[in-house]
Amino acid sequence: MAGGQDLNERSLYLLKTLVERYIQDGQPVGSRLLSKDPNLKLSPASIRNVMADLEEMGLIHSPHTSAGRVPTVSGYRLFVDSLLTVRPLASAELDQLQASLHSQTETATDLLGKASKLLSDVTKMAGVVTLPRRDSVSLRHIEFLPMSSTRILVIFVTDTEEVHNKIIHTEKQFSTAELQQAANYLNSVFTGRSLAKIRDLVVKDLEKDRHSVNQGMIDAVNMAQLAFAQQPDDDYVLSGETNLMGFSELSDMERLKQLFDAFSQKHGVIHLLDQCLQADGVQIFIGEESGYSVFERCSLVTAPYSVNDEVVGVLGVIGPTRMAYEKVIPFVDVTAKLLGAALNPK
Amino acid sequence: MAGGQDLNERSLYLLKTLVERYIQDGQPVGSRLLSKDPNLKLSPASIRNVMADLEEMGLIHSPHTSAGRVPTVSGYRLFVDSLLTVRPLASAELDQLQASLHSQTETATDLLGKASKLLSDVTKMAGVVTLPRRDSVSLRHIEFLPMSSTRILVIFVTDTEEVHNKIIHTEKQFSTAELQQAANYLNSVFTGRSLAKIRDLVVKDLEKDRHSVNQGMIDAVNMAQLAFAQQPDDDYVLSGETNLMGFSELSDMERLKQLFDAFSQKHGVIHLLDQCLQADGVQIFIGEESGYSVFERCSLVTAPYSVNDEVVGVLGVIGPTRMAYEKVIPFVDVTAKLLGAALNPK
DNA sequence: GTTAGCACTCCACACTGCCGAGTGCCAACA
DNA sequence: TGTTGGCACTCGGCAGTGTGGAGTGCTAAC
Repeated sequence: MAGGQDLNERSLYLLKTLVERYIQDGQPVGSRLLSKDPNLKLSPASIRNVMADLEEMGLIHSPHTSAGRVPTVSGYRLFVDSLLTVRPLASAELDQLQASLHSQTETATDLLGKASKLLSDVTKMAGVVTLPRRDSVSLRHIEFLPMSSTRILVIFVTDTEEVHNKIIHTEKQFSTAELQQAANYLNSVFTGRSLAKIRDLVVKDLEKDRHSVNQGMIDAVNMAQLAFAQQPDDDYVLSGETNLMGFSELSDMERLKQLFDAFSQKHGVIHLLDQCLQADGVQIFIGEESGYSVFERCSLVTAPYSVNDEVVGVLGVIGPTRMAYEKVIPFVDVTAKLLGAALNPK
Repeated sequence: MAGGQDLNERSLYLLKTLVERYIQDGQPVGSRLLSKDPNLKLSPASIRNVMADLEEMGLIHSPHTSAGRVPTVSGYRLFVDSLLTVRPLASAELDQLQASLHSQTETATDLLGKASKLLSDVTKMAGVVTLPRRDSVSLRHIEFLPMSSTRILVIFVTDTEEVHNKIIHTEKQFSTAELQQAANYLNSVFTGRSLAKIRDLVVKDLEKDRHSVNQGMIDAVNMAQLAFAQQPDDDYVLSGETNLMGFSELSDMERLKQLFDAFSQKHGVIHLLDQCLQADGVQIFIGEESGYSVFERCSLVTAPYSVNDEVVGVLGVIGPTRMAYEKVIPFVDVTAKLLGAALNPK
């Protein structure tokens, strides 16, 4: 985006301190206050002139005549993109994070929960972690258990150590031994392959095996098809939503309800987070940029996380637009890396 | 509790209509309004006399001098215990409920979620369902999968068709075959027994087997001990929390935050719900009766649900004290029965 | 025991005046 | 030409005020 170009150093510095100041106290900041900045040796009047320019460019705006100025979304954007001085984590903090995310005792699912909680605890905002994309993870083990005559419980484990289960229905009634055989077959053929790949193979196998002599294999592949049927990735772990209730900018009950509703509906949020899968680092949505009206007064700072060098999910922090980006950004970045590391197969 | 005794029919009827009225409009109800009740042929002045009595007994109370009266907790309690005319569900409604809870395609976990959602959707309040108590359910199948050298993923399925998994650590390193054998042994010995029973047996077996020749069995039992180690039942499925944000009596943000915090902490709520396990039908906590200050302005209507004639969990509805008890009570009752039925092994 | 009447209390709401903060504009200055 | 002080102006927030309505408690009469 242009915008930055037309501005001289001074205006930019002014914008920067204005935004920082506003993030700090949450009050519209006026010319008098800014004139006290030691690096900005200007009278309030001059500052007002600069501010008028900034306002004309849509970077800041006055809630009403006699209030100070507040950054607009574009203002925040410019700030975040070019003005921000991120402060990397102290190594002590980093060690602490690493310690809390690197535990041998836990399943992947627990780990995701922990990461989410960590995000919210540290930032005092809401933390979110999407479950690893099912397509990218690979199969480690599959198992069939008969429940009732034609209902079969499928349990499968991925290389991220997540355990999935679902009930499938079959026309034919299978014995425990037959199911065992089917599982053995699938385990021998598909272990280590990604679920997406398996779906491909299954379709091909069905073509090929149609006239095969081995009915057991056909059955097995049929069951695999049911088990791995495409399912939208529509889940995430959210923590610390309640932290959001403390922010005055979100204190409108109607709005807040809509936001929390969006959290429990999930699909909107997931859609938003999916957009961050491609980004190769921290990605930020400020206010209405997200395109979802419920996030109008929120910002979302995300980073993708990877297992085996492949991006499988996204984590992030949701909070009011007025948040301490300079701390949140490096923190989200690091957390994503640590989570990825913790999830890597040992 | 006494209280009802000292009151004549008329006062009770007056209390009843007052509570009904208040539940309906949420406004303090005054003598004028009550005098219009066709069954209560009294002038406002007389009604005021009766109300003064009721107030003296702590059943109703005036928010301020010139407002009408509002039921107190004791007032609600008397109303719910002796005055309420519950309205049983229409059979059409019942069929509909049955339909939504009786599905073959789902795992138990999905079913609990569905029940919770049902509770919240129908009542427009929050629905909660505790997971079946692990102790009472019995084992259907257990399985060990090696993850890394000494980390083993244990997967076990209960007769409620719930799939549990956890990571255990062992000193010794086991081969896949050894793990398979251990699982086979445990499955043959323990299938169909309750987890509590299994824990008992495991301890005894360890005593007995200490000098056994068969190391494999010892290992198996050891692993079983790790897998079934006592864990507090501390989980439930909550739905429709956001519905609570619409109620004016809960619209204080500070309070609401505390309530939602309690929901995510879980243990307080679980403790409360556990108290309802013994009750042999619908149990109600009104306002501060629960003993938890976060529920000061809430009521909780619960009913235990059973599998195989044994109570394994509790479900209920959380809403403002001012709720339509006459509808909620039978609905919660029926839902508990339907959920129990749906969970019964087929 | 029931009722009408009456004085009283209190909330809700609208209106007022006032203060402080911050602005935009202009004229003077370097 | 850019910077500055001065000044009139605007607006939100707050405290104080007055009014109307709702509902009460009390008392005296039925």
